[in-house]
Amino acid sequence: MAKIEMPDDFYAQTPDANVRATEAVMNTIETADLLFDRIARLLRPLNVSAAGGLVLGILRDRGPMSPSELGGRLIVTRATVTGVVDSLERRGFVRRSPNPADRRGLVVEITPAGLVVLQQLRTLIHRHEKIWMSVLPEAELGDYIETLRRIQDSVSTAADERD
Amino acid sequence: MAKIEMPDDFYAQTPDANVRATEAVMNTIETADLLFDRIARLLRPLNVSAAGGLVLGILRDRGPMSPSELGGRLIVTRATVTGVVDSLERRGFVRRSPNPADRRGLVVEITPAGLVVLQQLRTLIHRHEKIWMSVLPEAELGDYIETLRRIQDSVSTAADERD
DNA sequence: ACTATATAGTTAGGGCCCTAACGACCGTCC
DNA sequence: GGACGGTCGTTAGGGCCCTAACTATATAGT
Repeated sequence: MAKIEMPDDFYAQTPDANVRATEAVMNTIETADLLFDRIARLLRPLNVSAAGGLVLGILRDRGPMSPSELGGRLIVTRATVTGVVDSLERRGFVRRSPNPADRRGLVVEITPAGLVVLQQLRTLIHRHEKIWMSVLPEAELGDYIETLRRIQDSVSTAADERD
Repeated sequence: MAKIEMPDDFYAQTPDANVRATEAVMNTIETADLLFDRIARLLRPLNVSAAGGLVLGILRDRGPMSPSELGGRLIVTRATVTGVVDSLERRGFVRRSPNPADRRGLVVEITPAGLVVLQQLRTLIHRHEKIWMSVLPEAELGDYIETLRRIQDSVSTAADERD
């Protein structure tokens, strides 16, 4: 995810330029990037990456599953899951076993050590999320979440039409 | 930037859990990720990465500058700039020359080929940004941008207090 | 002058993400 | 029971991002 700088004259350079739309897109990416970076820094002392933390959470909440299913939930390719699980396995937070029902497949499950680190991770992140969002009144927070949902729908839909 | 899945019972797992705050953070990252991914796909046929496109834009709008300054504007480390500029230079979109005023430094500038690809890139992206954001009424778009700014301020400030 | 400190750009090493291609295996249809 | 199309996980190769360390050069202070 790239960091952003908005040149003063970024707009009005093309027929379709729209200041507010560009600003919204850029700011969204910029804000997410800031949040993601903070989260990654908070997790570093725990020896987990942000992606690894998500995987641990899914495994704890949904139980053991195949790398493919994990990829589906993370919205990430199977190839990417291979790498993240490799890393978690090296640290002993996760275990891979063959799937008796399908000899092509594997089953990934969280270990006791993984459960411990997951609890620490969630405590830490939830505390900070609360602080970060405390500048927004309850109503505004709700509107914000709703707007994000509408943007997601819009982008997903637009992508379906070939262009 | 990781993709997100929100487990049904992600909340109330820690003393400080706050559903709305978590949801806002997750959704922000998720939305940005979606946008970033679409942009990267749009740019692929042009043979430019999203980061590369940003660099070209900065160089065109602000003129030639050192890799360090470029890093400052992108909010990225010098080491990262080395890689992005390497890639842009391989494609002929950018040129590195020694800085006569400081023998440690370099000056990066955009080439004619870079200008061509930049114009195509902006036309393409601006058209899509407009479409993506067209679901939001003008007032809501303004509120959204304002909320993003407040979150950024909040996160930046919170980070300054040691924790 | 000379040394101590700071800065420029690079490299090395690690993480995450993607696409493409591969071997192994599944299931189905003839 | 064999052939085929689909899926599983992995690897190879490319891109971006970071931190730490290194070389070369600049500059401030003695």
